[in-house]
Amino acid sequence: MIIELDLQSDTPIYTQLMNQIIEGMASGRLQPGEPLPSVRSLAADIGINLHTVNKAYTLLKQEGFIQIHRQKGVVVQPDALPGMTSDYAHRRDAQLRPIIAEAICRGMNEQQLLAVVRDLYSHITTNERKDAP
Amino acid sequence: MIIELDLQSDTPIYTQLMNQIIEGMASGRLQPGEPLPSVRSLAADIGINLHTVNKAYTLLKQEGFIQIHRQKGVVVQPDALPGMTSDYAHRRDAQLRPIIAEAICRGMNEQQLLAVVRDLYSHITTNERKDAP
DNA sequence: CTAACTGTTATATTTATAGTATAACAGATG
DNA sequence: CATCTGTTATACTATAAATATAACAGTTAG
Repeated sequence: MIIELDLQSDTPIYTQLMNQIIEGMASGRLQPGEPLPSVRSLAADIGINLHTVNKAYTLLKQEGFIQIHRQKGVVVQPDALPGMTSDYAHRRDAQLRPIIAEAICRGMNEQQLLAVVRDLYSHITTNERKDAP
Repeated sequence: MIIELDLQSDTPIYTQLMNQIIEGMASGRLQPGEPLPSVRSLAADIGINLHTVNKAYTLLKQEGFIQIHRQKGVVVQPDALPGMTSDYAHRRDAQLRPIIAEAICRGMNEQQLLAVVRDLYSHITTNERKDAP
């Protein structure tokens, strides 16, 4: 699993870490039950602090994306994922709403917006790079 | 224009302000050329500081959503909006990507995700409340 | 002209978050 | 026993967010 971080980004490192792992799970590059590197080794790998990785892992654990065993270390959730809770639906809508509103302001119609979402969906599930042809 | 802020939210006040104004423009509640309240009056109205409003206005101006005249005050962009720049497209995709990835992890298929986007799109353009029936 | 308003700028302070740096603890493993 | 795990605690630095005053320059209504 290759982690790409932008240390100059305004999105926190631990958030970027969470997003990359979640995207890895969505794409299938990270399989259920697959082990993730320890907080220390991953931190050393990408040149950041132990606690930054630990924060990402802890949050992912709280949301049910990973499991943390004292002995085995960290593994991708082998059982069923959290699923569609009401809390999640509200949070998802709150995240999408301002993005859609801006798209409307910039002249995108419904078809164009849906096309973008469709593209991103298949890009993720078919495991393509961001700047794929 | 009614502004609703959540002071306990983790999203900054100036960001919430920007989102509400952009959503107002997308819904048509804010018409092109329509005047917006002055930084001082709006700040007093919603009980926050002058500079917080000014930050939101300045950013909205930089992105072309509003115009600021020394005399007339602040008005909703009367001319054409920014439109589809390459910068915007990349920023939009970067915002959508983690949201879509999480949706996939939680078991949403493409049709379900598109339905959510379609719903939000029409909710915004038809000017409905968040918890509309 | 004066007073009241506009956006703008400058400065200082407080608060919270992000990230780093060490260190130690408890359990598992070879 | 030495080494790895996650976990916790503490302290520090840097940055962003928000507030608090104050002042400046231009506009506008009385």
